[in-house]
Amino acid sequence: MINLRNLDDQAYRDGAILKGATAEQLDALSAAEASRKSMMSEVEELRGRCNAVSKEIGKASPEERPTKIEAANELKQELKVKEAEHAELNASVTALVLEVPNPAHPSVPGGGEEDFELVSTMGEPVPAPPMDHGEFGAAMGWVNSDKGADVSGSRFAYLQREAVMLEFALVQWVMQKLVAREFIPTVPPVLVREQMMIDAGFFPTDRNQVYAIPEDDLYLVGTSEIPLAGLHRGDRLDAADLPLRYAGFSSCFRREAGTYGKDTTGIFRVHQFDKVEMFIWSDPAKSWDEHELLLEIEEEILCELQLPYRVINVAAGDLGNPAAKKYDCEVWLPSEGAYRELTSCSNYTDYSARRLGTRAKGDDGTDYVHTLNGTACAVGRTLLFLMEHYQQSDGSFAVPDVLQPFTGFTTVNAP
RNA sequence: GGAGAGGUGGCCGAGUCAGGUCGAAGGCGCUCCCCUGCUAAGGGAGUUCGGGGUUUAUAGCCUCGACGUGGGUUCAAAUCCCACCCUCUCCGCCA
Repeated sequence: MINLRNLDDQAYRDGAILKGATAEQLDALSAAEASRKSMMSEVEELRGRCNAVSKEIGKASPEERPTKIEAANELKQELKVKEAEHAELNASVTALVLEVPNPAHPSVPGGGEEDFELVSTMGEPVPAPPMDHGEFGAAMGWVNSDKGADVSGSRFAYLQREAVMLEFALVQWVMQKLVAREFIPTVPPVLVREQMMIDAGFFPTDRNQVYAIPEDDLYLVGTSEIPLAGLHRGDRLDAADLPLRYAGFSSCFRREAGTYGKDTTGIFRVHQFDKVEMFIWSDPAKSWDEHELLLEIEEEILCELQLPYRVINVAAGDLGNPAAKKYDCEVWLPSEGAYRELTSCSNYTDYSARRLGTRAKGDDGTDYVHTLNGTACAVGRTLLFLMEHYQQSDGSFAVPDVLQPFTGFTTVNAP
């Protein structure tokens, strides 16, 4: 949710328009807000009179009460009419304001999906190994998609054998890294209420991507970002405690509606996967530093895994409503001969915090905090990239150096 | 799953049966001042949050709202009614 007071600020408007808002839309909202406020004053003035009259009734003698109550009743009818008008104006402002995206940061390129800015490239693209990740995963007995489909449907898989040990190694390695950077390790609930989905900004827009448990009015989260956002919903934090950094590990569930036929190989796109997610509550003045920190961590992980990647600054038109800026880290996928997204990090500025009601009190008063999130490690997808980059010519697998202390083995022979 | 108790300011806790003088007694904590060689003790004052208006101001002033949340009744709700959420106790079940 944007701050309505910023609507007259030209830079703010430009940023919103870059994200796809129209000038007419912003003007309409501005006008709606103005009439809402003036109606609110009228309602409050009237309500004040009602309050005063009621107080007098309390002090009045029994004889004079009936006439006073009569007068109060008239005022009340008048108030009811105004209140209804006010509620209507309120609703229209709310509807309009939810449609307005968080303005893009000045450093974000305009345009759509193809108009990203290439920030950096690390390592070199390499030729495809003998087997793509799908074939390799099946050959090693690491990924069993057939039985996954039998048991749960398409886009479900069993992960087995060394792949499981590699998953735990990745999680452990990444978690230790984050703890060293003062992230609080967290295993959050993965079932949340509808209100949490709304407050985190996933409902109503992404409703069809979410699994529902109607019997209990609960929803399976597609990312631990959601329950992590709930950790300080409605809180008034102490500014001195910021930044608050959390590292959430959870399974993630996504319906992947509308992706039939896309990414059908292996476990690139599945309904259930595990992920370590970073989430930061930041001082508004420092959130851009925190955003760079998230990118730095993501790059460090990719570097140490020795995966060739590039970082892109996602164009404004390709950003979701809440993000003011987003970096994607795309790793070279040899079998496809293309860079594919593995991790990303976004700065939501105060857009999400306003809806969550999370403020921080400091020397300069109380203000909404900024929230940021980023992928530390999407486990299944990371494994998939490792399967291609660490696959040896003889069909064996070499464990990345940094994971060896956690796996207890250094190579896995071909079966 | 069954039965019961309860949710009031930073914390504790009155008020709810008998609606009005209750944004809320009292206490603790905290802040400032006074007093006392130091410390302890004592005396005094202050101390919730949010929206809107005014304003250079996040000061002050005016005003509206908030006693778990949302509705309702009423001239008037912490107090009465309804729904929901949460916490606790006992029984049952359980990794």
